[in-house]
Amino acid sequence: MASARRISGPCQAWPEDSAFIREVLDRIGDKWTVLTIGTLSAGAMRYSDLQASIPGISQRMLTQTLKHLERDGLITRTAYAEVPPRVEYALTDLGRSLRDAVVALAGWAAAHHGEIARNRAASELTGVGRGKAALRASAD
Amino acid sequence: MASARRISGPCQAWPEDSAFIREVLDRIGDKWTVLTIGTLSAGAMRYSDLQASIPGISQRMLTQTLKHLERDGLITRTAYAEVPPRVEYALTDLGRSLRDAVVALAGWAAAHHGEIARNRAASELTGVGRGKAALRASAD
DNA sequence: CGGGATCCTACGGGATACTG
DNA sequence: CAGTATCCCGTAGGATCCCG
Repeated sequence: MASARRISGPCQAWPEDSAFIREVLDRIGDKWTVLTIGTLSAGAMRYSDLQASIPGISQRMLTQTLKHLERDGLITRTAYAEVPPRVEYALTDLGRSLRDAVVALAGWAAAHHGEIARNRAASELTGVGRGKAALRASAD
Repeated sequence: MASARRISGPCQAWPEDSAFIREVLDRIGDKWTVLTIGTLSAGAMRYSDLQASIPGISQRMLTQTLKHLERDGLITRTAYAEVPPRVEYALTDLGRSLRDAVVALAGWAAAHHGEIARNRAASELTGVGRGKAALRASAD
């Protein structure tokens, strides 16, 4: 098992400038951005549909997330001058490319979350990665 | 440019169960985890070396990050019974696989951060994605 | 319907001091 | 050296009310 270190390529080099990583993580690391992109993945949707499709999101966060995504050119916002007003949001090509990247990351998560869960459960028994207070608590 | 929509595959389907995505984002979405993994990418290091190599991290956050990574089996912690004490941290195979996944994401960021920056700058002029207060402020 | 403005709270996370 | 414990503050983000 130790010989199967690398699947593709000799060694994935860590980028010298890790600023790019933080840039994308600052965007998708928050609680709602990824869910919003994923929901829009199905096609253009209006504000109220998004709020209904993303369980637990507040309009404050939905509005903010949509604005950030629009600013970065990941989604488009189209307002129709009707009554009642209608606003539709849709992924741009750039947004779709980010979605694809996130899907790839989700692939890693799906492949390894079982292993991670097992490791975490094992640590729970061993006491690894916990403070002494937690150890004392579990001893009570 | 609009014809180059998809690079590989017909359409990256969004995972039905997006729980995996949140799982990995909850891990790498914070401020320090990715930097820690990237630093350990060079090889095993001790606590003080990590603190020196990750500019701006506090021992509180370094300790916490290391504990979480150890719990999930992404890094190993080896304490040598010496004086002065020495503790070394190293990526596991699982940790390396996560690093590779993050490097892939960084690839996306590197490829598109220019476009994003341009979009954001354009929005700055247009007023897209900003509140009316911000528009008024820029008008002063 | 699609938000904007405001209030309030929980928590991430920095600074500092202490311990084995 | 390698942490732990405590204090403290800024901000993400939920709840609520209001407006075009």
